[in-house]
Amino acid sequence: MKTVRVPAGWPATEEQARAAQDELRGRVVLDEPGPPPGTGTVTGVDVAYDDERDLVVAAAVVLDAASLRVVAEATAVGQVSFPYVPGLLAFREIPTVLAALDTLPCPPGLVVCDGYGLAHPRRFGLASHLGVLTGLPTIGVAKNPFTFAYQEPGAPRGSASPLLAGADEVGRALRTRDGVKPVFVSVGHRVSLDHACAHTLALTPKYRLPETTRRADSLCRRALQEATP
DNA sequence: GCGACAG
DNA sequence: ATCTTGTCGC
Repeated sequence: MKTVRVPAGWPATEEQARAAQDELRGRVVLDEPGPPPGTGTVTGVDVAYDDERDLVVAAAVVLDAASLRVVAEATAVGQVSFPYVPGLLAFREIPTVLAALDTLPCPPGLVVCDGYGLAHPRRFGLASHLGVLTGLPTIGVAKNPFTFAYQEPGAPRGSASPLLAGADEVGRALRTRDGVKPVFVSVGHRVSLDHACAHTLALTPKYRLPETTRRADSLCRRALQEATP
């Protein structure tokens, strides 16, 4: 498994991290529809932590978008590069996630992140950040509404309601299973919100969470065990 | 000013 | 995120 160092000049304080967000935020592209759902390839990324050793393991799992079968996998280990601060999650995960993506033997296609994109206090969550750094189309699918407000969507799978920051729709609460708590979808880079939701539904034929994040989650946990004797 | 707060 | 058994249900 590839080992990663924290990049030189990586933000060390919250102030530096926010300044970096401000600098990168202007490069997000929001006016592209993105790849059509159900075609090409879709990649899930996720990380697991070892608080004892301050390690983080990232996994990237590439699926065929039509069959949802695994096409390729990669992992990477690194030193945790930032403390957990709500709103600054990307600075904790991104160096190792980038390394895992780099290790893939094929192009990732659309990248599905475990967290937010536009639905972020500063409108620049993990998915936005990863998209700008890689140029890849990205979306965020989170398990919790963070600080945002929403109306409960209808009970049937496919029902959705706006995720609101004041009057702005920053994402969508999307029901992926009948009568089960919704997931919270937001745009990252080069994908429309409608397409982001369509992709999320295409990735949830059986479970609440997308197959991409389920596969990436289990892979990074396994890899963490093998990396920590 | 104080809490809440993706993973 | 992570600490954690059994249990209910398809």
